[in-house]
Amino acid sequence: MRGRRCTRRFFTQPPEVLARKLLGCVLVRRLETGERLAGIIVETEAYMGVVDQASHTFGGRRTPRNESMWQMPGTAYVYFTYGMHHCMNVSAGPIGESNAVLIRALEPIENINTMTQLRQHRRTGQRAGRLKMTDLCSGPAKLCQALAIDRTLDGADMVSPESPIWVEQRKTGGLTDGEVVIGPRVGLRNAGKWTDTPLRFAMAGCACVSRPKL
DNA sequence: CATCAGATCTGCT
DNA sequence: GCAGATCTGATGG
Repeated sequence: MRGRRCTRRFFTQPPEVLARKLLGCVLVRRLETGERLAGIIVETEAYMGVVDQASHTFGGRRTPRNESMWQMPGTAYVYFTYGMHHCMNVSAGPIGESNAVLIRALEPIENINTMTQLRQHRRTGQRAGRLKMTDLCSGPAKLCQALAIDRTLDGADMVSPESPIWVEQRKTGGLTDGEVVIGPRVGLRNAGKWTDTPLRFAMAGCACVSRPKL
């Protein structure tokens, strides 16, 4: 069942609202072969722009890397980190601010075999053949491997029909409050009061959520 | 299961 | 130089 592509209006919401509403939506990636890769968004984090010490744009920093965060809501912000990994965000509202939502985990639903291959070809050793479904997209860099997301997708306008990556809303609607768990964001240090501010959102009880589990 | 080193890019000091 | 929105395989309990 195919959903409806999320609109500019949808993305033009404050990051903590968008992060919550993205849970249950589907991230879709169209490869050049035409193949669709997709997963249900089960974990997100909100980044609150220039005032947020954990944001790449804290204090108004504007660099070639983080330029996409300043663009229209719905713009993909893909950055490279730790010398190895890509992470994917969506620019959030309001227009003109550098707010964003980090996609942290997916539950794979389409063409899982291809996603497994994309993950495996970077792995070595005995565990390479034992990639479980719950390990495919259970982290921001993992899902970028599985969906072949890299800096070439940075700046993509996900509202555009031309975009090779986008988000769909399912007809079944969003999650109820009881299905959502909230906690502090992952991997932050020295971010002052923002270190513990609860801006991480996840689908309760979902095995595909990254560590530490909420 | 918990902890840790290593991978080695980007932006700031 | 160094820390960082991370992941992996190895090691020890």
